[in-house]
Amino acid sequence: MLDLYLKQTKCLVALDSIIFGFDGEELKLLLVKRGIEQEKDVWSLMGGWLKPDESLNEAAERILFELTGLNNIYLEQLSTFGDPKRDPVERTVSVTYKALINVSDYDLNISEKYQARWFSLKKLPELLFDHEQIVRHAIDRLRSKAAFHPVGFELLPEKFTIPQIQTLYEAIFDSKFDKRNFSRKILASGLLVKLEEKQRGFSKKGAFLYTLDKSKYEKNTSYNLYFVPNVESLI
Amino acid sequence: MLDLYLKQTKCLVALDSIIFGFDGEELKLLLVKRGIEQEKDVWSLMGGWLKPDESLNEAAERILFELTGLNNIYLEQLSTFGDPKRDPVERTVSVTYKALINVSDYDLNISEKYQARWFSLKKLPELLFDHEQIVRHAIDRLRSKAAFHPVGFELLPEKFTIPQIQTLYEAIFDSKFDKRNFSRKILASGLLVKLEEKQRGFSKKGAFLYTLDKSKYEKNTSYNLYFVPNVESLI
DNA sequence: ACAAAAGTGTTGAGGTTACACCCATGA
DNA sequence: TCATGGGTGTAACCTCAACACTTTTGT
Repeated sequence: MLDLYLKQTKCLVALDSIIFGFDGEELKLLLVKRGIEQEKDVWSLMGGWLKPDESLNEAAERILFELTGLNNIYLEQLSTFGDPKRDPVERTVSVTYKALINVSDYDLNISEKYQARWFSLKKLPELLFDHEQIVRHAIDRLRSKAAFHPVGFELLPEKFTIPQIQTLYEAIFDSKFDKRNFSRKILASGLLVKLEEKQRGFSKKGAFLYTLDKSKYEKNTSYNLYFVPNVESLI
Repeated sequence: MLDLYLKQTKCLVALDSIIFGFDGEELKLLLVKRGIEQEKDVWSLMGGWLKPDESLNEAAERILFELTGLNNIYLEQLSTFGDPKRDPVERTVSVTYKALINVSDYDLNISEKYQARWFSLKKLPELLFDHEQIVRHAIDRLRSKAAFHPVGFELLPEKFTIPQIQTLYEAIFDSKFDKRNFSRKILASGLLVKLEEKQRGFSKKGAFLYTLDKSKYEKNTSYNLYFVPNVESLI
């Protein structure tokens, strides 16, 4: 019976994270140059190998930490890719994760150290292996999630304005929304707490700052209130 | 550089399928007894090992075929589980798939041969490893998909009645829907083609049969028309 | 004739869209 | 004072939810 186990082929298991960031205008992707692709102008997702005593989530977190120094990041498992030819060196199976981070949280020095760079989603460089396919898949997942769930607060600073959220959603869906309808919808979720302060320096009037009501956000109750008009045409 | 690959730990990669079936009344799960669990009263998902030259999807299809004789089954990748202690024999990573089949398509003789059995979702036996968790996860995914997409026609016969679809949806969500609203919604999708025939033998009046308009189904355009009232309370 | 399931329409409420003007401020 | 972005209200429309009676036919 144990033979059944012994005879089977084993694979390397990689964890690759698609790291989305938002700089206030555009959606970005954090890419690195490592090992194999060092020479060529090929970038890859943040990735590494599973170690013997880690769960998949733990490994994804560890790798993210090793490559960026960031901790406590929103990570969500996406699909697993395992085409036998996807990695020409050796058979690997890659479990992918989607991470959302606020660009300003990410220290650029560390980024230098690791040869990491933010790329606009609209101007991605050539990517390693099947990473382009993985990225497309992650964008799809981000969109369908954002359409039905309040998501993406991880991409914003602690305090943010409604125009900022709207810009983020517009970046995610690559389209424009009516600001009156958008703010009504996002406020109706009851997840935002209005602060006294205004954002200064960006616009002349200044926009009110909000924070997320984390306890409500974690309850995660809202479902069919979606945040985007004409969902079906966008997804 | 290649050392980077050689030093890494390798894992067994399993493909496990959660096979949902519908018998006209209840949602069922197809489980087997194999290898390790032969003796005990422990059942497991349909599963097997990845072979060197297969993609994950190919392997999941092959395994399903080997264990059931069924071909051309709807399969969709779900999450990957890789807790280091999930399989006590050896470290394995399990990529899970959701399959939907029509119970009557499944030959019971083969089922005898493989020690496979349909179990009502409400009366599942003890399951191997973390398979219970995997099943719970699959049910969640089936529900959130069914709430927003017309799904589950794979679980019905070629020709089906509207009351049958409704019963299926009621089984998926374990609740009751208003038949007027339900039939209006499902017909509004434009995916159903009404036939001349009626179903006979089940009810006295007989219900009209429908088939799926496959070309429209594959275009898969509908999105925010969801098929279930009060989605948020159900998911 | 009756039991059992199929089929069908309306109304009120609530949500979504489309749309345009005034406000606050820094330069 | 003017340019820039922030903030707000309303009306028409549409969709959803709730609700009950008639039809068909096998027994």
